[in-house]
Amino acid sequence: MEQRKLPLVILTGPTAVGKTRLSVELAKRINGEIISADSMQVYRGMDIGSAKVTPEEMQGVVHHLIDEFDPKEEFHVVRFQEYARKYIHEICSRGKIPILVGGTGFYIQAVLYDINFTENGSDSSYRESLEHLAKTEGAEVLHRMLREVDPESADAIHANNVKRVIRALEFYHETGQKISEHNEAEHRKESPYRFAYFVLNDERETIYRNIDLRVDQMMEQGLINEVKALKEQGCTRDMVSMQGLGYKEILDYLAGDQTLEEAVRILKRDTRHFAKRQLTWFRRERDVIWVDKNKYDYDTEQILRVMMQVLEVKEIIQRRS
RNA sequence: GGCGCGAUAGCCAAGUGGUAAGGCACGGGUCUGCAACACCCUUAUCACCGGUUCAAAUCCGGUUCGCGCCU
Repeated sequence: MEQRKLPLVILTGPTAVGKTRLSVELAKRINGEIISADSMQVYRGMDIGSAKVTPEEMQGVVHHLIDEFDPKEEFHVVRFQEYARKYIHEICSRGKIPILVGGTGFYIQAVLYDINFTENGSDSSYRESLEHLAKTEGAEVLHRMLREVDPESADAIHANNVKRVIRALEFYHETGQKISEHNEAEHRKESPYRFAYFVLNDERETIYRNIDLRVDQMMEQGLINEVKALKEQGCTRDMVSMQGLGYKEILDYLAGDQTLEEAVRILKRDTRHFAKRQLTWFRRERDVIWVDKNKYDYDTEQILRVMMQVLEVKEIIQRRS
């Protein structure tokens, strides 16, 4: 029974730790294909700002969920889950190993534990009315509404977090069930995969330094022109894709709301904040295997060797004779 | 050497007698259809010494440091 589970390798970590390079090396060794778990690299035309893998960097390793959507489309967890699931099956049926690589922890969680996001109709009207209410009556009103139907969620979600309060209300409205109960049940699920969840990490200072460097490189590579092109295509700030780091800041600059210097400063700062939040997320995920680069002397060979050992023990790959 | 101004958390900064606003950074956390999103928590006794007062970051004197001006 246990052996019937499909294998799945996950490689994640904070932004700018070096996931991409390592993932390609790993894929080559275990005959894997990569599924990107990155909420921004899915979009076409967003290459520099999302630090997307280049074709050269791929070194022939097959990548999925890169450049598959238009920036004007709305991509989100549910779609990600759907596609990732499909690719995992395809890859396994080819006798290869799927490797989920990327920094979007929420996406990884959705796939790894096969979380059930109960389908909703297309009635955005309820959500819209709540959004309107929040604007006119204030966030507390919504929170009180939530307290009435789902006090546990009201306790867990801060009133100021309007987005989440609305989702909880919407969930109750659509299913008649409390999202807090639903979440609790989903949380207990066991993964349908035989997996190894690696989190690549490094010293905080080093990560931050790399972020600053990378942003400078992005600017040199022409991030401004990339964003300009997207803007000319009709991309606007309210689109999900344009909320990505590097896009929103440059868009503000192009709109004249900010000097370039300030935009870059904020971009660096917010990217550091993001890395920190990612680490907080991975810290509380269960079953993660931390791979601290500094503890392996930054030696890729050594890191790969350790990862391979884990994969063998977990019987995700065959033991080499 | 003299005169004036200033000295508040890592940074910026409010507060001029009643027991230290706020912002940023750092750190920690939440997250189950927008997640590179959204949101929450967290930091000082006010340069130093002495005095006045029931009470001082706030008033007085001195010291140190910084800035400006003068000789």
